[in-house]
Amino acid sequence: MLPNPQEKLDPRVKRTRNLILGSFDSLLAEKGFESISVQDITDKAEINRATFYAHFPDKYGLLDYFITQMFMQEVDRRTLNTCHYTHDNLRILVFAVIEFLSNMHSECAQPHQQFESLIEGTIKKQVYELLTHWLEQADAKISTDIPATVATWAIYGLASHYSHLKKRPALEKFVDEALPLVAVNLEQFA
Amino acid sequence: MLPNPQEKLDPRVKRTRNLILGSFDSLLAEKGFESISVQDITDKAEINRATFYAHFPDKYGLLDYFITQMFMQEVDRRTLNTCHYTHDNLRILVFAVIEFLSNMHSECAQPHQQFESLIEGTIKKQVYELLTHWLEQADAKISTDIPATVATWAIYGLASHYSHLKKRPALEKFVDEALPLVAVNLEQFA
DNA sequence: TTCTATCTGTTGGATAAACAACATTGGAGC
DNA sequence: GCTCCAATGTTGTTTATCCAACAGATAGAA
Repeated sequence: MLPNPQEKLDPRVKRTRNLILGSFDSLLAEKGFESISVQDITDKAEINRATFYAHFPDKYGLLDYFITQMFMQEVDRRTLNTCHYTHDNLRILVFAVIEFLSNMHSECAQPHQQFESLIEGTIKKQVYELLTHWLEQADAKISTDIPATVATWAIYGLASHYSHLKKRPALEKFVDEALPLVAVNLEQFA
Repeated sequence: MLPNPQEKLDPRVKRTRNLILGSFDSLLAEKGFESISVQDITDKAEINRATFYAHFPDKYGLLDYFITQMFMQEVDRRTLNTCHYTHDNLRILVFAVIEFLSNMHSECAQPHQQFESLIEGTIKKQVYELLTHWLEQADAKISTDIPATVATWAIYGLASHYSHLKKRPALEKFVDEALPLVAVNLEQFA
């Protein structure tokens, strides 16, 4: 499924991307995404500004890549990328999304509305692809796109809701209560 | 005096050298210098082997550069590079050399005889140049090379002796006892 | 001995990154 | 309105690094 992140890639490219990602990561910890310039990123990364544009169209392209990498890392860590649909895996996925969003909120200096809607699309795309991948392994009769879409939006909605709560309940309890509402549409693939 | 280490240097060169130094440093912590190959260094640094040879003639050249950089860092940290000859500065210099050698012995996995004689030349060259720089500021009548040579060898000898002691006495005490023997030949420059 | 293995130091050609420009945009202050 | 300043994208050229290949050296096993 995953296109083997950076196996036989030119070491110069690996280096440059990692420098950009590291710089971007630490900048996000100190100020809001909107106030970060490409200059800031390349200065801190100690690379030439023109090199940045050889890798990303602009800082929004970088953000997309950054979120994708971070989330894929989470998914890998929980070995969700090489499995199929089960109730447990769905539960783990929900945990992953919630914790990912919560971490973003605690680690980023100024998570404004615009920033959040930018990462929303990126995360949902990843979740949708993962779910579709799972559901297609179980050869049910019906198509997978409708159930995957519903589940994706539901999961992201839960994660967004949870990460914005002033008084967050225990994560376990929250998931136990919410998970059945997500799972009900996917039972046929279990 | 110092040629401004890496100010307006091509960032690629800076990066590569730092990668090599870092790789070499961590390799020295796990095995002896003789058993470290250029392959090992470039593998861990994730650079091409040919690139290594664009920077250093061989691993001995790297060792020389490595020791020079480490020692210069020590000298800078104690701001010895921008001052002149005083009894106190001499004392600080002796401390620096002793601590540097002692650290090398504790951080390197297998500090064999051959390895030590390789770094000896490098360190002594640095000490000699620093002393000469100091002595030439005081315009004494006699030439500086003889006193500087004697002091250099004496200082290094003391450091080597101390770092090999099974039961090392307190550093302060050791220096207090030995320093006068070094300083006696330099009094005229104070 | 011969056959493999690995490391060395070097080369030529391909490619990524650096650099110094440039025109354009957009905001801040007057 | 205007000016100034800083950031954006882009381009052409130069330079550092990559990569695959090479011959020679060394060491160990068959």
